[in-house]
Amino acid sequence: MSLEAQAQSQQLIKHMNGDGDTKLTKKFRKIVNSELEFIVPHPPQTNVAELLNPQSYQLGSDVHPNPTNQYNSSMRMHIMPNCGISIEAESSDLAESINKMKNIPEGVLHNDIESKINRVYDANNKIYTDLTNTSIDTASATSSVAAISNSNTTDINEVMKKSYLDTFRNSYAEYGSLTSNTIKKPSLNILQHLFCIPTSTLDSGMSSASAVAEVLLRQPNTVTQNMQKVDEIASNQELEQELNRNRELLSYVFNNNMLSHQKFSQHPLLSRHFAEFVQPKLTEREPESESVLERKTHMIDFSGSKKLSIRQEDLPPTPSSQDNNNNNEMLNDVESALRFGEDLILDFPHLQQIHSNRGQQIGEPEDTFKSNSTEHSSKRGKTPKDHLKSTCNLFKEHKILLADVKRSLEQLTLLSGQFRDNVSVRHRQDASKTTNSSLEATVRRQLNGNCKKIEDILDQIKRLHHQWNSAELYYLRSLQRLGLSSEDGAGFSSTPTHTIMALAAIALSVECELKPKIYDTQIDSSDLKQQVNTSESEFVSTIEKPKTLHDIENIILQKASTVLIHQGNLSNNTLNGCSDSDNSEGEKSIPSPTCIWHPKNRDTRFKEEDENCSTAAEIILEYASKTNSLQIPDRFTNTSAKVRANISDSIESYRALNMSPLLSFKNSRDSLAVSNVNESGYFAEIQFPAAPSTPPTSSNSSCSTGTIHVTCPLNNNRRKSRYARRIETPTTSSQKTTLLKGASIQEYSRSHQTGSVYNVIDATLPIPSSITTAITGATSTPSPPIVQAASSAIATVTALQERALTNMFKARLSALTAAAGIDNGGGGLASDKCEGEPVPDAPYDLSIGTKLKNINLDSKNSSNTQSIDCKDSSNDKKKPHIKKPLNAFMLYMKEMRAKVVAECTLKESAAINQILGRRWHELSREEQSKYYEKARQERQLHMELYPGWSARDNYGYVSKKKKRKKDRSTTDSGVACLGA
DNA sequence: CACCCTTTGAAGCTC
DNA sequence: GAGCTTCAAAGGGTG
Repeated sequence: MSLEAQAQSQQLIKHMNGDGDTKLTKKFRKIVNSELEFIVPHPPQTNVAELLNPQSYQLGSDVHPNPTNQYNSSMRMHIMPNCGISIEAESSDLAESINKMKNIPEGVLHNDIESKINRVYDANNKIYTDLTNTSIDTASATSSVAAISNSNTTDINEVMKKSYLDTFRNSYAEYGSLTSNTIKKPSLNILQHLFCIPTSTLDSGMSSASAVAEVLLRQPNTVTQNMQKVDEIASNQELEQELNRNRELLSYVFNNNMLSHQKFSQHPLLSRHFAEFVQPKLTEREPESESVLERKTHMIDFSGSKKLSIRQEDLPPTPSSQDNNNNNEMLNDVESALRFGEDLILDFPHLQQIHSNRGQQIGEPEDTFKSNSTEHSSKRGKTPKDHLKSTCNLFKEHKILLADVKRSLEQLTLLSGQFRDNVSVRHRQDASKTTNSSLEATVRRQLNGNCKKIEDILDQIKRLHHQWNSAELYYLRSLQRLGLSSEDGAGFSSTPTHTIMALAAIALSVECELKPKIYDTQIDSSDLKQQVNTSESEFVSTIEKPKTLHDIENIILQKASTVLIHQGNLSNNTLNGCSDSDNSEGEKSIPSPTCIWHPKNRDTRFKEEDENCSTAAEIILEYASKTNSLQIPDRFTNTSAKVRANISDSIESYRALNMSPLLSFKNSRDSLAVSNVNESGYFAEIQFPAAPSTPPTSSNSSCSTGTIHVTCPLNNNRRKSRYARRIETPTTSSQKTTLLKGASIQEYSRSHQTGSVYNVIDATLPIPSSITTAITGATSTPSPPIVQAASSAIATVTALQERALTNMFKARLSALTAAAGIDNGGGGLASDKCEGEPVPDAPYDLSIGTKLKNINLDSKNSSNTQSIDCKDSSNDKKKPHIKKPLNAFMLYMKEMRAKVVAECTLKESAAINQILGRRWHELSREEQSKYYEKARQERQLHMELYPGWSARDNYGYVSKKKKRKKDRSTTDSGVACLGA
């Protein structure tokens, strides 16, 4: 880069920085600030009230306002093994200080922090419990999601409870009980006997040293003697129990707890939050006291009375918009999957209660994470009764909770450091005394260990916070992609879709935090868990350290496939009325089928992209909703008699569909609905009528055949995927794809050569005659062995998996189209819609070919699609024309052309394009970036849809005349470029 | 009927 | 890596 260019670039950067201090910049700065705020510890505070009352955290003063007076600090610190640190106000009177000690742990600190943790913990548990208890549908949905993520042994609660509550309970709380119990007996001050804290010490300059510190620095034999004294004094059983506790405590104090430290530090850092979130029974839960449970039950109050805000009938009727229909259909799928009666499965009023309580309790503690919770706080501040009704608020609540815990831990760190300083000073003061040196070394070691542990916990909390941030991001992105209502709106009301999206987001965020870990081999009694564990172990052996999001996707897919086998069996058991088949084959343990999403099967260029997190989330969503489609009987009851009548006629078709994984890829969404109907037999054995010779409907808005009535009820308004039709790629391109991709693509490509597959499709799906004609041309081709040998289990799993992929594509495409605001009118072709009747089974629109032209079938040549078919059949090796994805400007033109035409009354495209080109340059960077982002998504989607496609494939497609033109205007092109 | 025109951007190709 | 070429959408115009 030349100096001039550098100067220009610097100027540009400066310019960008100058006028670009817009929302984005501010947002970025906000994020940075929040991150800094998180990292940078809070200023030390010494006031007990400040420490114990988060409300006064920000009022904290310096620990050592007067360096020379640090021993006159107004607090006491008790550091116990395993991070147990208690604080009490300084007093010359021991009893008073003990009273304070008694109050501190039980009254404030412990309850405050533990209740916060338990709050979230129980809220999650409650959510899952409700989900599982409400209905089979929801249970299957959630268990699906749960099982997917169950095997990842990350657990926020695990971390919190083990790392935080354990320490406080085992050491600090134990110590608190000791002191409290002691104080209950005025005639006997066990503490005094045990610790023999000289009041003179308190009166003298050693005011900052705590009672425990005194004990720690005392000779063990002294304490033992005191213990014996206490034993002698103890006369009743109650006291005996206390003394036993005391002994334990003392042994706790004096034993070298490095071992426990080690164990603690090796405690799995990764949270298993989501697993416990949805399946608490499968994870360990600490025995909790009745008081705690009672508190939880009071805190958690699921009313479950919230009505669905988005209902089928409430969905905006958009008959002209295929994309919207697609969105709605998918939305309906997810929603219906979670629909239980008229109640929402997940409700947040309990959180609201918690929220308001907490707000009253601690006021405005969100001094940290301000950027994350500013909105939240302001909302709360404005309307104290504002309900915590959105998932985003749940995320924020978690983050705020983590912030609080973090703050407390930072306090402990500071206090620990302060105590260490005190110990050091005391050590110097008592240098002449040699008796305490070893003990002090032990104490210092423990303190260091405590500090390390606190740091570990802080690190965990940071990561957890990051996880929740990620979850929130994924959640919002998923909402956006599915076109769901944002939670920002005033009229927002949570829906089951939001719930499952939140689950998926959390799962994904946890997945993203996966780290290599030694998985314990303990196997739960639950079969599901067992299965998951086995699959997990297998997985771990292959992939040790999933890093990329592609790996995460792979993980999810693998787990999901394994889980779905199991769940398919379960579903068969529960749906005996519907399924008359044996699932012997389905129970076979099979390797998870290859998938084009597998990193190994993907083009190398994909590996550089980290933007696929949403796809993983969508996979989870799909699998979650998938399992719900198994409840066919319920669906039947809701369908019309006509529909029911058609079901029996088409059940064979569905069985056939279910048999072939390759077919299921095309129609996976539907085959899933009958995935539990595992019939032995191959689709090849089923003869279906030839494709109906319906007139070509030219594209996405083509009419549905009569079978649509069958497909619709079975899937509860789910549509047939026309993705199959679009993806129809001939052998030539498949060869290239095979080379590039892998086994999955090979299978996929082979499927396109299998005529029988298309036969099945013809029987069940409305397929344009253009395609079906081409398909029938290959009908005589024998089915590949892989298809015939495919077991029903493989078919099921593959169908499920690929169905998820298909739906994922659809969702993304729909979201893209919706986001791009692409007019879907597509001329008068929308009128081709089925006979005025809304077509629930209408094909899914792909944004890249949404309009009038199919991606694979150029409309320019398709005035009569039969001609295309003839062409295709005549020239088997001719590739279908897969068009290039639109770039940003093309997207802009597409969107703005009509407007310009209306304004200028011009019709000449060249002139319109000139105007659009000028306007494009007049756009701000933000506006342009919007289109760039859309274009990027288009390209990404295009790559996913056509992995082997290259722009080079289209070279020369337009015409050979282009070459002539090129020869003619080799010089002109340069001029044109310059002109541009 | 096939191509041109006209725009910008992405990707591929050539050197 | 720079420069060039092709193609993506659009629809009236042109030969």
